[in-house]
Amino acid sequence: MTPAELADAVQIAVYTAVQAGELDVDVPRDIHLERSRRRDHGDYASNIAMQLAKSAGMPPRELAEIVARHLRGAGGVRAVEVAGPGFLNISLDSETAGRLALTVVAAGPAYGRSETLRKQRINLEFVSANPTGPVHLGHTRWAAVGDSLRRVLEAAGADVVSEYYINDAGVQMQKFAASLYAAARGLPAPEDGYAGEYIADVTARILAAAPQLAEMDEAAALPELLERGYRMMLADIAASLERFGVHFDVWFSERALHNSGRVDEAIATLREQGHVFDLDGAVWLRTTDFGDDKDRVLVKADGEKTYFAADAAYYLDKRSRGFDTCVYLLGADHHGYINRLRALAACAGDDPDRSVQVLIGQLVKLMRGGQELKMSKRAGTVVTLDELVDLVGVDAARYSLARASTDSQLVLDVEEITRAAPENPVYYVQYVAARTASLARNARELGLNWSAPESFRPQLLVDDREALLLGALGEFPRTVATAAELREPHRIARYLEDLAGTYHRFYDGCRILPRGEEEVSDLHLARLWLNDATRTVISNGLAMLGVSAPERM
RNA sequence: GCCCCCGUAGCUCAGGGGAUAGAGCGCCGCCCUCCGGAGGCGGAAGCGCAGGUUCGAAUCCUGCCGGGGGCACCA
Repeated sequence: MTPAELADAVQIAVYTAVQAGELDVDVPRDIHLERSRRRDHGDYASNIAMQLAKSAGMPPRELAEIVARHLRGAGGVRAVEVAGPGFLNISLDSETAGRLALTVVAAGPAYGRSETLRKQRINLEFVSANPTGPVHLGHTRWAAVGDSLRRVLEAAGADVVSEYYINDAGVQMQKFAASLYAAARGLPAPEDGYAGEYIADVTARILAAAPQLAEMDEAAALPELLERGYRMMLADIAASLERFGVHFDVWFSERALHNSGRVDEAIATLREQGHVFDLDGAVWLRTTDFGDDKDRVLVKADGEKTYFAADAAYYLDKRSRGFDTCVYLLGADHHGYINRLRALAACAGDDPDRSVQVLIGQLVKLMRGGQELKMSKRAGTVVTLDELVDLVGVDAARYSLARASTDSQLVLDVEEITRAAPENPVYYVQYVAARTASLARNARELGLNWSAPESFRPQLLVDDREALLLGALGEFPRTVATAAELREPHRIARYLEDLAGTYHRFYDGCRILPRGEEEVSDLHLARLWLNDATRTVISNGLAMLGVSAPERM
């Protein structure tokens, strides 16, 4: 029995009580059930009586007793008790509870997936680092979180396109080219140019293919340096991200927006909507009409279009591709963008509450030996995505970045994550994957055959540790749905850690395989089903985080 | 000055108004005659401060204190 089915049963109990004239309340549409935190509070708890008490004009405990009476007859419910201020503590019978293992195994990779975001077309933009350098640790958090979010949204039934916006049109590209030229000439990096070690590297690679560039004068060399450097960086970025398990469906070029005239078109469109005005030789968007602090310039007095103008065109392009919602995952240093992006959508005639969702994540703070490590290309303290993966591997890197809420300003100690790999909670979770796989292997070697559903006797799973494990497995679908709805993939990781602990305690207290000369019993087989169900959930959950579920460790 | 995020155990972090606030790491003490000890059990240890809303607040509201980030005709 799933929590959702039990919630229906509670709802029916309220309904029948109302029909019988024992209660005078509107039957709530959604009944929220939570897992009881303590074993003596049953399997599930409902606070429905406390919530309805006021409108029913009845003390919560009295109301709870009425609902409990009607619920006791429901199929699968073993006991209902009224406790504390009016909680309904519900226990399932073991057969009904145990059947969940069958449900999970039968669903396989589909267990946890749902239709809660069905038909929602979501554009998910993240990372979007400038193509002037490698992906560094500052971007990596968004790579891990964004890609996991994409997987979680898809699991909830949404139609997601992940997208990387390439800022290949601004002055930073000129500075990048100038930095390459300086390196080619053996000169120090220009003021406010790029000075990281990778510049020398990229330059060397370019010169290997086109040595003549070192001999050309600056004006002639720059355009080609820019193009070659840009292509190289973009390829490096894509390769780093793919290696990290992060895939983008669309790589969207800002330059293409300008070249195709879509920026001009966007400005014209916004002008038609009546929110564009001219002042001091510049063209403005009156974003203050929609909650922005100040109006924004689209075209500067010198005729150059601003970055914001390209943003406007980009937004309109996304909307023309039919997305219901454009999600932007941005760092805290961009929080000022929220209002202008929303205002932009409003200026375009959209409802920003529906069409724009900006997720602001706090910046990762890097420590080394108790000292904060400022990310500075000049100081050579940049840690790249590739370096991080070299040090700890994809699984540990992704997991440690994805398990924290993006609201938290995560502190990572470079030496810590480098040195003490086994301390990462990812291994605690992965160990369950390996352990469950190992048990199934051993069972097969012993000649056990538990694959036929008829051989599964769920009513034998009566131990508390089995009940707790079944309960935890039952929470997975709504954990996924909640993570998708709130755009909080870290909930998956936390859930898995909890499940892992619950499984380890089951393993510790409940012998799964027959020992020695012991005969195979139905209980062994039932526990193997539970073992399989756990492996299914652990591996489905890890997949949503882009982390492997190893058969052996 | 204004705006956003945060303040929970020694550390890194969970905790969508619910009953006795959790995990990992670290520390102390236990558990290998049999499924993988990368595990389990026990212990010490915590919601920044002050008000408010509520039957009930770590959670919602206000103020204060502390930390981070942002307030361009830059990209």
